[in-house]
Amino acid sequence: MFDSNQITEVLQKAGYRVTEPRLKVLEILGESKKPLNAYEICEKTKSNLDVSTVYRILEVFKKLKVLHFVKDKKGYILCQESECKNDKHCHHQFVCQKCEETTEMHLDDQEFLKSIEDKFKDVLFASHYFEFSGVCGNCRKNN
Amino acid sequence: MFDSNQITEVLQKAGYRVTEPRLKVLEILGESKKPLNAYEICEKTKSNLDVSTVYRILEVFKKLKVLHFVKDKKGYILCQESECKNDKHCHHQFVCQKCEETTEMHLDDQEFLKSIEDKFKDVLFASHYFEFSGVCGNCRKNN
DNA sequence: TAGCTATTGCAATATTATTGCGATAACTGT
DNA sequence: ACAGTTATCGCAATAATATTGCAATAGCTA
Repeated sequence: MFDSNQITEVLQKAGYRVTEPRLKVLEILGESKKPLNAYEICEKTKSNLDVSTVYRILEVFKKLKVLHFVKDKKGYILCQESECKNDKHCHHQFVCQKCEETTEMHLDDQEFLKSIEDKFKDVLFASHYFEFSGVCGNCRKNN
Repeated sequence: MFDSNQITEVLQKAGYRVTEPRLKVLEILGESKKPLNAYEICEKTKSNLDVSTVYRILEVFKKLKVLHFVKDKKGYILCQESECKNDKHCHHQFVCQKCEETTEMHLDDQEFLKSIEDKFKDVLFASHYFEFSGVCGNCRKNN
């Protein structure tokens, strides 16, 4: 997960400016366990930021791999590793259909990842992305 | 895949009417290898159908499990089995990021499915849905 | 601290999705 | 085959989501 120091470094390294709005968006995303879309982020700033600004910031963050877009929820969530530089790992998400909490699947579990890759080696290319939908442990308990 | 006879049966069984617009939408989806959204379907009817109508038809088809919504493409694709009645199988999609062709993964391969389920037994519940992104065999060849 | 320019806010607009309601067409029973 | 019933459709209005151009502003550089 990125804090403001880390994001500062990432932005500067890539030639982007460190701005209030960008830090604000980061902060908001950092506080959320579920994916947020641009309008939800806006609301949380009490409309201090314009939607267009938020969209543009999200675009930059996506490029810098600070966050991921979760298709299932049409929202953005911070990358849960602060050094997510390659396409192969750390993209995969598990999305709970009840509470919407979204967790990154850390495929340090190489063995499992490899078994998926083997399975689909006909169709999978270098880059691929898995999104798993289900119900998380917490929600199962409180059922 | 559903043809017009099958859809007729499905609709009638569920108490829905068999209408021109519904058959038309089915036909269009049947001709497409990639997911289509409501507006794309409209265009293909040369605007014979209103968007709202298409949305409502898609809603019905979804309920009847005639098609699936592919989040990755924000579009609908026909279920590739004509008897898709349970949640457990036949929902999983492989989406090619180049040509957008989307194939259902028939998890008759119980063993593999089971290995995924085992892996995620803490988080997965009865129902779950996998969407795999990658590049399909054809696109790999022509690269 | 001044100057350069990336970034923001605003306004306009595009795209995607939903809803209410009167008109129409699909089924039902005769 | 036909009339009555009502699900479905088309249209219009509107909501929700996303994008763009441009002038004003704020972040960095020297």
